[in-house]
Amino acid sequence: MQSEENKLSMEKNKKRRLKTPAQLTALENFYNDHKYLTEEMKSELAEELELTEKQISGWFCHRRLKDKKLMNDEVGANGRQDRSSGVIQDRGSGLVQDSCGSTKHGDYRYLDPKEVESHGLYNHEFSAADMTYAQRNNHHYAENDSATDNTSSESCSSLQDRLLPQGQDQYDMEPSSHLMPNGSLPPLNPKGANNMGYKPSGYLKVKGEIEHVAITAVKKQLGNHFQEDGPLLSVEFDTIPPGAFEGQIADLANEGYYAANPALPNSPEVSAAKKQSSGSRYDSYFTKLRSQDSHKEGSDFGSLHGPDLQDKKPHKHINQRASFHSFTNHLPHKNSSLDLYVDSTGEASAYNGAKNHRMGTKHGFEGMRSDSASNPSDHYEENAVAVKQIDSLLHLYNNINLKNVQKSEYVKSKPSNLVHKSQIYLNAEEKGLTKRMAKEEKFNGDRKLKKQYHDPDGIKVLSNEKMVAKRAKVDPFQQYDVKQTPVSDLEPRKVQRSAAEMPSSFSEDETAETSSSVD
DNA sequence: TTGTGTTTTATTGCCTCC
DNA sequence: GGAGGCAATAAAACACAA
Repeated sequence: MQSEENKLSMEKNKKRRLKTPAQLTALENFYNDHKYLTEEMKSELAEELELTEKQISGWFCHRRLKDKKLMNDEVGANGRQDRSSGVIQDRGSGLVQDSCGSTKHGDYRYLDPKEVESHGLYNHEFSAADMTYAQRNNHHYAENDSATDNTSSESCSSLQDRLLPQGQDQYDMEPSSHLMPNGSLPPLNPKGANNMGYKPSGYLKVKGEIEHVAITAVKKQLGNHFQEDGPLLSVEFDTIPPGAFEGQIADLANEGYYAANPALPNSPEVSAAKKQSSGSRYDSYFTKLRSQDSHKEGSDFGSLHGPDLQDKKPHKHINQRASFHSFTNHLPHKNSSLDLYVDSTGEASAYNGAKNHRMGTKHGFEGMRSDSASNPSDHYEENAVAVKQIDSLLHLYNNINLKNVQKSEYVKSKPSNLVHKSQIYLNAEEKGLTKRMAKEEKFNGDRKLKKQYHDPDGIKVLSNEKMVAKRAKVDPFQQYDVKQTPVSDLEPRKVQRSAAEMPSSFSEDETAETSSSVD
């Protein structure tokens, strides 16, 4: 009833209406895992969010455009300086650079530009860093490649089991076989996806090929250090003296692709990977990260890498990765739906690292503050309700995921890039992040101070609670009356971008996932 | 307070695929 | 031809500096 009324009123009111924070959060999180909606998803989302399907479609459409636009911006801003590992770049991009520097579709003529673009490769954007991460998580990727766009490692495991023999990673099985005799990478050939008896069609086919090449490229660059049947990057290195790479780190702060740059064999990323590669260290690393968390932004990295950068680059790296897991977690011992709101900075945000950085600052805190000042109780109600709404949406989301897994037709027919694309975007935006850091610095400092003030013990609390805490600072005597309110009744966002764009910390999902892969 | 720039939302047209 | 997606555009909402 109310939903219908809302929709009617919305249609009557031609004036554009801003989505509520809860709606945006739900949309963002859903978008993180599903760039493209099925009819079912759309209708359910529309119902849950009390929006029209048209609005849902439109939002996702624009969201994709936004991603793409950000992508283009970051690529343009970073120029081609990060393309030192050209083979990877060009392979990944699907574009081949000829001797004159012009680009053309070479061996990738099989690729549908549209599909390539939707992978975030349209603008030559397939960084080594992306691929490094892809390689680290190729198990995860394989799931997506082989089964569904459902990013849940749990929900798609059955499909994966069916499609991949004994949980083997199709790309890890014979990585060297992907290399040409001269060590170069073979051209993309969709037909190559047949090796495992599983032949993804259309989108998934292309996707698999791209990742396939990407992963292979990284493995190639890792050379002998990569162990096919062992933990990722399972190489024992000599202990690196403290501060040995601080100089490099400083330089690399402005580079997003160094991870797989052969010119930097001792790059901090590699050393970090080394640490992460061995199970115990890796586990302890992220266990530490988890426990000390999410609130002490970057502080834990200080002991690992160096003072300032850890606060930014590595942490952002981690944060961004984690975000799209926030809605994909189906393991009971892992993140709850409420964890969706928890992030390392105290702001709620989604996948958009670079932009979120700004948004989280502006909207997440200051917007919140001003909002609180104006109407604190409303704000609390809004967020309290938002938590419930998100929780509710989580169920919706899980249901949809489950349905998707069960719907093999959907898997076959529906193109989806999902995590892969998210990953690409995340890393691309991450690169741009460094450019904005200076501008954001003062905000961050301010924010951190305030955070510490409100959360001195680093106790994991909902950002909503933090919102309350922040507001409480403004109005410490306010009593809150939490009432259940329909999403559509929520006050239009004042912190519209905050909840949807959390620079999250490493998700437990990923941690566990990686750990399990090590095991 | 106001002007300006940015972001978000809505609309429309075109294209591709089935 | 319909559905879905992308791109361009306009306009509202918002943020921010002067």
